[in-house]
Amino acid sequence: METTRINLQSKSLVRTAALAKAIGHPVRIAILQFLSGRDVCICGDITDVIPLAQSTVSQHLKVLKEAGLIKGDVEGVKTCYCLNRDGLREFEQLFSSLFSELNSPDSGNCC
Amino acid sequence: METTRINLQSKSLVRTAALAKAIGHPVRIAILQFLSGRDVCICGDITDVIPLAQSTVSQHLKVLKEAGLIKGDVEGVKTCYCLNRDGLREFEQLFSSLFSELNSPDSGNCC
DNA sequence: ATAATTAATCGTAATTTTACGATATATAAA
DNA sequence: TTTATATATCGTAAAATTACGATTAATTAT
Repeated sequence: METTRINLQSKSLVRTAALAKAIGHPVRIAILQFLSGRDVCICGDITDVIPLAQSTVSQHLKVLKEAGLIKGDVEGVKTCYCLNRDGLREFEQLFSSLFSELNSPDSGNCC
Repeated sequence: METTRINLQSKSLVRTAALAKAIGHPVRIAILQFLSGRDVCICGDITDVIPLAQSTVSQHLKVLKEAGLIKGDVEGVKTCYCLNRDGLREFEQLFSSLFSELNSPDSGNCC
């Protein structure tokens, strides 16, 4: 048969999956959307609009930050969160290349 | 303050998150890529190229199928899996509108 | 100096995910 | 009919996720 095993450790594979996982929750997408709708860095207002405990929102923010999708700057007693443009760009690129791969003409359509 | 609570049950929000979650694992992305690289419907060859137990691969296939990203047709003793074009299109659309939302000009870039 | 405020972190419980081997089921081959 | 094959499902264990309230740490206000 001689089928080559797939390398599950491929950099872009792992990174794409991690980014997808990071936005794989309604609350986290909502946070990104909320941040995008502001031209000023908002901070803990996020907690006000998300109907969850402060600690839970903080956890979701951490996930987004660790995935590189948002940035957070401490400003006094508050923390200023905003979108991470670089992370979003990377995300968009990885996804568009994934989609173009999945849409390649040699992809069958038998079912 | 008068801040409007975010509706976390929004159809597209929930659906986008579910799709993202479905591809939020390297194995599942690898399966999609493998399926796209074939012009014939392959079946259990997936199990051969993924270095995981058959039952585990089957579970991942189920996740992808339930998310509407692949289709599976039983053909005799084998099962023929292939990409679900409609699901992928939907995915692409939801993601592109999410990205354009996140890239809107009024989105701040203060950090 | 003390009190109030913001937000992260801790501890915890409930649920979900991921992986495995074993088993069941259904078809095809002998 | 019996045997082999492919694949789904079951049972289970370990780990991760999600949510919460309580606490802590840091800063600002009194």
